[in-house]
Amino acid sequence: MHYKVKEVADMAGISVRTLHHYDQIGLLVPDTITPSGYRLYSEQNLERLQQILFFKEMGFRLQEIKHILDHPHFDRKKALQAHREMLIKKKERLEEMIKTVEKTIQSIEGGIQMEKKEMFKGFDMREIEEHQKKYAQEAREKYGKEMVEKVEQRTSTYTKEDWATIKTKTEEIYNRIIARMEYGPEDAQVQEAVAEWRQLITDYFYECTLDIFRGLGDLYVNDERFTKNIDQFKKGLAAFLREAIHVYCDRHKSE
Amino acid sequence: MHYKVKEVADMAGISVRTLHHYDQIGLLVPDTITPSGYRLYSEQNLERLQQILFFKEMGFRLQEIKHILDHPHFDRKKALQAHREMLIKKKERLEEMIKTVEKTIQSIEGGIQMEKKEMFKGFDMREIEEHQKKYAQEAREKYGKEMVEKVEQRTSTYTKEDWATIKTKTEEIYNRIIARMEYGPEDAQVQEAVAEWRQLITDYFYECTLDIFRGLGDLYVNDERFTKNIDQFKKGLAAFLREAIHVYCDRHKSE
DNA sequence: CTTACGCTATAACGTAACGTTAGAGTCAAT
DNA sequence: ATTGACTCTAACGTTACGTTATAGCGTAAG
Repeated sequence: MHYKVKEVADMAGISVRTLHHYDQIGLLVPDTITPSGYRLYSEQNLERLQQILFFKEMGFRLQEIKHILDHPHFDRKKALQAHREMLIKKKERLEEMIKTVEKTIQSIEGGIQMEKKEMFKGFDMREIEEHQKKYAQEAREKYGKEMVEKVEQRTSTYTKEDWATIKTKTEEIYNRIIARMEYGPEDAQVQEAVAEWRQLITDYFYECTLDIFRGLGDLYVNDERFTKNIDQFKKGLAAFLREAIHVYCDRHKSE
Repeated sequence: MHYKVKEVADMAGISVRTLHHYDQIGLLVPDTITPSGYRLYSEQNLERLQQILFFKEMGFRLQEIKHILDHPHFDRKKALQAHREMLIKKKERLEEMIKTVEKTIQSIEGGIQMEKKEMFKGFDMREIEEHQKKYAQEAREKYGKEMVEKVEQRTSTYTKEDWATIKTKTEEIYNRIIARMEYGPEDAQVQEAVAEWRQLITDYFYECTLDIFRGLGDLYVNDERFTKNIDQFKKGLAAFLREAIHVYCDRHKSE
């Protein structure tokens, strides 16, 4: 009895292409080829295929399998023992990788906690989160609580590096504003920086609508923790920021 | 400060080609390119390379690494967790492979023992080994003990299939001889079969010199275990074989 | 200034084991 | 004769580079 490619493929649970491939590399050459070029596989072919699939399952490469099957003299036991060593080494490597990944995950988790505390030195971005939470009590009716959850979900995954990036970017924006304070809150470069500030909040925390943004500006003056932090950079910056944000929001009212 | 490819490669312990590749796929694009096309890497580039190598060590693919590094928003923790799952599955798969390979090794070892016993039904090839051992006591002085050890070392790794092959081939040769017994031991086809028989012994057991071969022929008649076994195929075959082997050995004396 | 040596560049094939089209022929039933 | 299921070969795509091959660049020594 002879079988055609698809029959064999279905029996063995492999693809036709695989059989073509095995034929190509001489690993499993069909018993017969019809005049029209069809491959016909014999029972013996099927047995050999069994063997092939076994060794493949064991992780041998096709060339190795070919060698093992084509040379009955070949020492299968030694081949299997050597293969076993390889598998064990691979396993050990994987185990180390797993350990390191787990450590990294932990350090990310720990890092976030640490960072949130360390951040108090200098500028603390967490307060924006706080504002968000406070504001959220009012905003909850407007936007639903999904937004609040989104912020927490989002920031909870940030790494040390993320926080550092945020800090750096923020400081850069602040410095640009400070450099233009003398030109007043309407100054084009100040307004540009304000726009970037809003974008940064949107990028890293929550969609900073005009309403929210304006509220944040007020907070800089009304909440002394904010005022203190911001005025560290430059006396009067908090108040200036509030004005600049108001200008910005007035100009973008139509949004 | 900027570094050229080889400098970076040596620092990081990777190849220049690797850096070219990372540039090609946009994973690590050098900070500067000189007018003559030289790649110049900045400190920032080096930092990114560190990250790349870390994730690579962890088994991430380059495209994944690119995604992780290019999108700070990307949830590294989740990526690591998902990756961890993958690694664990891979590890488990490897563990199963190792188990199966070990079982297979054991079954080969066991199979040889079983086979040696099962072989008593029908024709027992082990007796050739025995002969070899007996003969070895005399031959030891001639050839040293390495030969004896070789036989044992060789046959100890044979699988069930190997023994079955040997059995089949032997029986085929015997049958061809039986078919020509009426033409006497000098018959060309008989002599051809005898030559193949000697070759088979050489292939599967030990280098069957003329001296040994002649001794083996005598054994077929002198040792009743052999006589019994061989005469199972056909009455008088053992004696006929002895004659045929003697003819063969006389004809090949010059070797 | 020229030569030489070491470094750098691009281009392109090779690797493992098939997956995936694409275009064309085959077989058996209607 | 047509259709639908199946088959064929050919060739590119995938992953992360290694490995030539050919040619230009840069700097120190003669």
